Amino acid sequence: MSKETLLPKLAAHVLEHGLGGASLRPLAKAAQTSDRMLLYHFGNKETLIRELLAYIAGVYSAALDMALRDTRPLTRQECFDRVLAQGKQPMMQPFMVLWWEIVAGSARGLPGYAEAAEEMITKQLDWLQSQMPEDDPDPAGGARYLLTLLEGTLMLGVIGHADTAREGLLASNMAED
Amino acid sequence: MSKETLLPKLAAHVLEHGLGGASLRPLAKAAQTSDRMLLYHFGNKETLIRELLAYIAGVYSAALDMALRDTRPLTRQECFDRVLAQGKQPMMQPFMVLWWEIVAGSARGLPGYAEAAEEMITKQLDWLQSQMPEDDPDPAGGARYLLTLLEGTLMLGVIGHADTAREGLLASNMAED
DNA sequence: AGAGTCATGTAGCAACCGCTACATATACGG
DNA sequence: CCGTATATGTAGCGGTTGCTACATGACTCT
Repeated sequence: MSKETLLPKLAAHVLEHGLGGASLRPLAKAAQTSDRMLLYHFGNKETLIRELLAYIAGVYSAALDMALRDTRPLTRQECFDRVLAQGKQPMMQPFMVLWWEIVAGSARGLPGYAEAAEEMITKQLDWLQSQMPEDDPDPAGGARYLLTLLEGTLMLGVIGHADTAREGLLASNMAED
Repeated sequence: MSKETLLPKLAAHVLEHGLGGASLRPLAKAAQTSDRMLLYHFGNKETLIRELLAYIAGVYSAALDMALRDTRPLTRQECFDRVLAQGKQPMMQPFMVLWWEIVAGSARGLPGYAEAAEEMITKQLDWLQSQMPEDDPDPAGGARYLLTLLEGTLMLGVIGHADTAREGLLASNMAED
């Protein structure tokens, strides 16, 4: 069994159980191998995690690409609502939970985390920019503004303050209701 | 040595080394005790972490209170800039790094994390609201909006995308330059 | 003074951690 | 057919994990 066949199973395990407590033997069992073989393929745990994070970032990118709509939104607000709804889809939930773990690891300087965060947020920004209204006066700046607002909203949602974010967006005429 | 004298030292250790890898023996050494005594006082590790998070949330609140300015800002932009500058202070850095770990733990449902996140973000919102311009037409909604934008900005900053956030704020006339 | 409660040290347990040494099976090129 | 590279299993090492059993000092109440 090669790296390429291992990585999807490892990613599935990490998406379900998180990165923090991930240790070799459970990872190996999830991938139907042994810790011995994981180290044989990846050398050590650090590079395993590094390659796994890179792989997961790639999967995330692909998922975003698949979610591209054919119709462009007409307003920034509609654009924001769409991408927020996208982030709230059940399919995206494991990515969301893992995302904050990647952010935390990046903040603490864990190896490989910053690179994965960079790739994922860049992809998200590209995707958001491609979803901006066609007649937007400043798609690049607007996408960055919406991304900032979006990530703040997602974070507040994840700690149970979704209401706070919604009220804030309402006050700025950015919410859906 | 009682809980009350232990908690500050435990908090210092966790602020420096993070929550994820925190185990009893290093924690005990940092607090000049033994793992045996930590369990004697707290019962088990889970409630230790829970009480430690509650304590840290309290310390964070106190730090925010100390940072209150006597002069109110004149605009929302000035308000935002102030609180962002506050978050970037070196004194606040360990809290910032720990904050994302708390968010991640909250997202994954770890015990005690959601409560700490709730307390810290509520405090931040209160503080932000108290710092809103006096003549603001909607201080409550505005504070919530600024909080959302602020947290998005801080997150992007922590993963090395501070530029992205700044350009986004520029495009929304919220940046300082 | 004796009894009991609180605080603390010592020692250890079973499980898990990342990782390695060693043997072996299989496959392929000479 | 033989040697060599690749892939895999078994066993184990030294260290860490959360937690517990047991003893013992110190102090307090009667």
